[in-house]
Amino acid sequence: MLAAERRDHLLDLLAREGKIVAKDVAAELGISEDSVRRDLRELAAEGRCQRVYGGALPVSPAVVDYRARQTVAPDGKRRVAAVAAGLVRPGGVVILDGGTTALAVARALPPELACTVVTHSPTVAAALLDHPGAEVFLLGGRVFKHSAVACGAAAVEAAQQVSADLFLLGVTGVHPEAGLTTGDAEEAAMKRALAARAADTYVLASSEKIGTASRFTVLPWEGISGLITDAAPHDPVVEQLRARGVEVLAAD
Amino acid sequence: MLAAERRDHLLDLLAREGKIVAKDVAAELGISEDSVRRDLRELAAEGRCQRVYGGALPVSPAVVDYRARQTVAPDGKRRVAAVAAGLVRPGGVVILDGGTTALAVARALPPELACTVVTHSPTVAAALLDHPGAEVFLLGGRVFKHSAVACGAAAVEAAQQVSADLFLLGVTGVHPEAGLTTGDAEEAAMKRALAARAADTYVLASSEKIGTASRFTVLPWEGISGLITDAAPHDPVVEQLRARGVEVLAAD
DNA sequence: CCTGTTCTTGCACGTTTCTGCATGTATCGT
DNA sequence: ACGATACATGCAGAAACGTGCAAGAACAGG
Repeated sequence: MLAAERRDHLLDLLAREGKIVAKDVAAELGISEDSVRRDLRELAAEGRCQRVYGGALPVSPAVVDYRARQTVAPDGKRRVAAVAAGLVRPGGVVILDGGTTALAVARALPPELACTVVTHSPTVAAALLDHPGAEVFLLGGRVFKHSAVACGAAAVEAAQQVSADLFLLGVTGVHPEAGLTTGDAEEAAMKRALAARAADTYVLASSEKIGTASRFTVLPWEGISGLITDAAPHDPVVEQLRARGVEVLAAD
Repeated sequence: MLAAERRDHLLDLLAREGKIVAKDVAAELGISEDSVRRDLRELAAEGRCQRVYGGALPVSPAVVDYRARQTVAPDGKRRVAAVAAGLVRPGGVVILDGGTTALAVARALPPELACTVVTHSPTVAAALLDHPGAEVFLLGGRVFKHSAVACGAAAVEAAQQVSADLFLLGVTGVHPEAGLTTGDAEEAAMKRALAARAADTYVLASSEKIGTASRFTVLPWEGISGLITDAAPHDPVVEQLRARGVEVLAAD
């Protein structure tokens, strides 16, 4: 990870969570606390954050922008996205889920790759507009705002009309017992419908999803072909998944 | 590999992965790090990337935001959009076409207005994601990139399933004899299908469209309820339209 | 075809920057 | 007040950087 990139990451973190704990960030990024402190010191000198004991706070106290516009996805998601994009064969048909990781996949698709992308996410579709090679097929339906995808009966029905080689599935939780989960029932149903239309389903599981679970189950482990993650290869949760017969593709 | 080709590759990499690590690229392309650094230095000098220790990052978010602000519609379109947004009644159902003017309408909708927006444009749908009141229904289908809307048989079929109070139609040409025209046959057909599903159809006709014509006719004058334009009220073309019985809503 | 010029590329060298560790100091919670 | 934690500073090794230089390719003109 580049030093300047790390600095951006810190600011982003500050905007999204309203605070930075030096120790936590150091552990998360796998660097020494000294480096984090040095970065924070610099940012504070530039007036971009307020240095406090143990970490840093935003310079303007109350303003926490939860919907901080992440123009570029964090490093882990990008690595997962790059591996996922590599699964798309020239001339192939891929169903792309919604969510930030799926958006990163759309951006990671090589520009010259000629393929068909089916998606129920207007955001993903919009991101692919300037992709010269990709043919985009949009699945319509009622748009659920919190996840920015088309769901509901109409969307499921539209999904029945397509067949694909590959489905790149985004979830909010990946847990050995709870399985693949997401926060909305309609969304889960939509994901199931999409998985049923693809020969292979791979899960986009950036490390922050690993070991967590949400309210609604999407698919059982048998329903997927594999999982792409940037978590450590010998992460206990990942080991458990592998023991359950899940093919794990490492993204590093 | 040609030098210019390499430069493109770097920009492409930057767009896809959000960062460039000089060392990695040098290894990947089988050239020295010096050459990569030289390229990056040039690109940075042209303002196409931001040079940092170890590689490069995309131009700073501030610049990106600036560009986004530049994409804000010109004044004329905004005035047309404001009038169009005023036609949407609380609780009403409006079909929003694609294109920049329609996008301006989406942005001009009062945040608290509760209404249903039906659209075949992923861009418009994405713009409405942070609109608290609007219920968004997306029409799916093959996405035509040059106009960024879903078209084709599937989209027309999806359109048959909805009914609306109002259709805000975007066109590329408004001409007394040629009528309402656009540059693509599929697109024209889609617009006709949408018009057939709405009680009223109003044309978004910012002044630069007035008096011009494109290849394919969308609708005859009898097919629309009115036209919204920021052109001078006594513009000869506007007068001609009024003489043909078209209701003209002035935007100023 | 030959020659001089220009551009590109890789290498060598000295310089700058980054990073982690060690040391001593400051701050916090109890 | 005391232990624990966080901090600043200095230092050293590693990595990245810029510059100058020379070899080679591409090119234009004779």
